[in-house]
Amino acid sequence: MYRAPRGTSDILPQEQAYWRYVEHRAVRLCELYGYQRIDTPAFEDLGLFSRSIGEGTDIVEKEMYTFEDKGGNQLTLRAEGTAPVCRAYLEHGMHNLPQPVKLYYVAPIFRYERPQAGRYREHYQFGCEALGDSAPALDAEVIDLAWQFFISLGLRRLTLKLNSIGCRQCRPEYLATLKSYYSGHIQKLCRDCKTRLKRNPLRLLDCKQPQCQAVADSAPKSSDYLCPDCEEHFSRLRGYLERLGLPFEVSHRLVRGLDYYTRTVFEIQPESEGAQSTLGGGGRYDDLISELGGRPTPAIGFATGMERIILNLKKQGVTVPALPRPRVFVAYVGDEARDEAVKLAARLRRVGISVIGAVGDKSLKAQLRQANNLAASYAVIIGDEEIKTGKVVLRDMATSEQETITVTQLLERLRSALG
RNA sequence: GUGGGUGUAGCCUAGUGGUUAAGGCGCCAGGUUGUGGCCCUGGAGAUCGAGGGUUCGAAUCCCUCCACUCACCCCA
Repeated sequence: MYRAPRGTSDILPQEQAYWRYVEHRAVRLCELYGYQRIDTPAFEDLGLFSRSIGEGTDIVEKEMYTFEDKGGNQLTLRAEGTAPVCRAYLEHGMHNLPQPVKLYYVAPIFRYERPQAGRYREHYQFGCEALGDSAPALDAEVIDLAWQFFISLGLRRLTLKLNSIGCRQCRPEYLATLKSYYSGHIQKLCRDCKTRLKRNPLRLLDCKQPQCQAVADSAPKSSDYLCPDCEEHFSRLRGYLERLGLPFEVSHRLVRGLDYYTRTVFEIQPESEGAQSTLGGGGRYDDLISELGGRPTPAIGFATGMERIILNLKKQGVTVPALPRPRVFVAYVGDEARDEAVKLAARLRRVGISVIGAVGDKSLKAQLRQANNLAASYAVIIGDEEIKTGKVVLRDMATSEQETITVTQLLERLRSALG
């Protein structure tokens, strides 16, 4: 028997209400904030991801689904959402549009990782990107959108963490300071941190090992090393967020895993520990578009994992609206009546009444049992007698009351009953 | 990639060396030759994760593999 590949899963009908709920909120909110939807291909050139995410990162080193197609092209399944949007921005000359260009997406992301709660090899991310403006007000808008998104979904007890990790000008000095600080404490570090010191020093700061936390707590802070421009940007952003009433907390130990971030980074976290500790996050990437071959174009974005959101909705007991289902079941008795039932079901659908029609050869009893199991509110029954008189039976499944009426009357009844 | 836990019908569970692997939920059908839910009766559905080994005999013990799951790394 075939099974869904490791780390993938079927989104079954009973799960779809959550998905519809979350995606619908995302779409509504993006429209409210003036973001337009973009859908990019499921795969891109390998280089787009390896160059943007960073050659030294785990995603590029071991987590990408890369393959060669029959034309010899090195292609990679979408490993994250931002780079493809930037590629599309460049490819379609969006710098000629009024800036910033504001785009959003809901799309599957593919990473070859060991699956665990809230982490999958194929998962969906909702993300938005605002390209072409460096104003801190834009940062504030993106963060506000992200925060409102989670709040409007009904999630509670979230924290919004904020930091600035500087730019091309000021970061090198900070990194050097950080490295030399950590070099003095190297014997206290965990094994992972010893390699981080060489490969990705920023990540030293968010190690969860107790012995490393102590070192990280008194480590130099990136916000103390910002150049005047970054300092002003960060301070104005905090001002906006305060004015918007967003409950952010500056965390000097917040860094992000992808190389392209500059200045603003932020994360939204639920209470829970472990793999799903980040519900969503984002930041500025002012150098990414020029690195991809475009003119210098500042930008900021945000992304969140749909599965993690749904996990947290369930954990917090948020109820989501049920998806609409047919409330009318059309049953029949006899071959001739079956043909009439097929016609009647179609006729009801033509006027917008959602129905399930019995098919095959089942007893009326079985048909009604099915109607009951499908939670139909009404059953319409057609039999030989009804065909003779041109009428049908309308049965109210809740009260068991039924009446024999014409099809015209049936339409009226159902229309008023179903609203 | 590292470490732990778990694998018995669609789902939940019993069975820890001995006849045809048991029960519940769900599904199907009958009890009403045109009427659902409750009840009663019956039925279908399991190569006991896979392969190998020990044994007269394995769901049960041993080995290997696989899958699921949780955590780490990393990330949404």
